[in-house]
Amino acid sequence: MILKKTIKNSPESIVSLALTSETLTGRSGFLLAKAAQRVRDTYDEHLKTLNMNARHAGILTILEEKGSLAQNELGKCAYIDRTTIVALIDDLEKLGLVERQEHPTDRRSHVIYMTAKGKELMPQIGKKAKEVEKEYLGPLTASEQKSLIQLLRKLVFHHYSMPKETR
Amino acid sequence: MILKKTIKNSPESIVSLALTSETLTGRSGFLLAKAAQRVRDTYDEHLKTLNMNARHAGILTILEEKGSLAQNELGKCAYIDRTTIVALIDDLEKLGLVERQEHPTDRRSHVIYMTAKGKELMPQIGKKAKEVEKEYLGPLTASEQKSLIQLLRKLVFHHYSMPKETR
DNA sequence: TATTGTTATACTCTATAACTATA
DNA sequence: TATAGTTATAGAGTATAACAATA
Repeated sequence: MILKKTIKNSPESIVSLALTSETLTGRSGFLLAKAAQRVRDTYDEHLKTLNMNARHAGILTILEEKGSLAQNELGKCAYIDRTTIVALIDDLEKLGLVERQEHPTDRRSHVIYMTAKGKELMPQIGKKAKEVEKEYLGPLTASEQKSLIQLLRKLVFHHYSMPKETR
Repeated sequence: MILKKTIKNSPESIVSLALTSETLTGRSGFLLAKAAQRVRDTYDEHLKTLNMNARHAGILTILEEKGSLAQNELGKCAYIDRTTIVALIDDLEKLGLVERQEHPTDRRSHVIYMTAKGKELMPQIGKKAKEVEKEYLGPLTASEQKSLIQLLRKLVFHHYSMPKETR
């Protein structure tokens, strides 16, 4: 990536450059923050018509894949804190897409299961996710897309596999 | 990546699986969100001793690379909204690392320049950034790290090169 | 003692609306 | 009319502390 630089010689040392920092755009911290922000926007935009956001869709996707799960297991699957997931399940319950059930053996725990309405909606959610992925990853070739996913998976699995204290 | 699945046959259809969703971890939306969250935590942790966070360090890095910039140019460089960057510059000014100056030709504009104290601090910030990048990208080989950065750059450049309306 | 779900609370990051002063 | 900086404000996402119920 070659960036055009037009340096104006100014006594005030104000220079006019391409509005991009080579250093910053070489750091994963900056790139991941900006990439995540934009892909989330895209997800939210596409899911707005279903009255949900990317995290709601993610929870439903886990339930579809794994079947009913305890609320804490669902949180671990989504890498979402137990205090954070409460409101998300609340939202999905209000939409009539999931319901909390008593856990058969642990009375502290809630089992989250998908309602018929939720199951009916899954094809639409899957379709939206596919659209977003296609749109967002569009600038990359198919092979590059695959590479990116694999590299990110490797990173995420590694950093979420250890307890917070030893990170 | 092969995940071990231990499916318990339970009449309540509660299954015990590896707490990872194949579907979700195949989507850039999920992976980028989680990767960004963790790398930001790592940056913040390392920069805490300098009383700043990842975004402050990013702004200083841009100033070091490009010299003094108008506040709006700085925001564009960092992909940060003009209403958001105000407080960040305030913070850096309070730390005595940058100062707002009058723009020589446009009286609406502020030029942000680094103070001597700020310039002195840059080696430390650069060192911290290198440490974080090394630590965070550690699970990847050198070649993989390079690939990831290149792929993310391509994505970010593409998605931030067009105006918001046509995204 | 530890864990599950919950609430209250707070902090970070972001952006819209509206204002002022300029251009 | 448009732009630069600013403030007020609000929203999304996250997590800590503390509690009740239960293991």
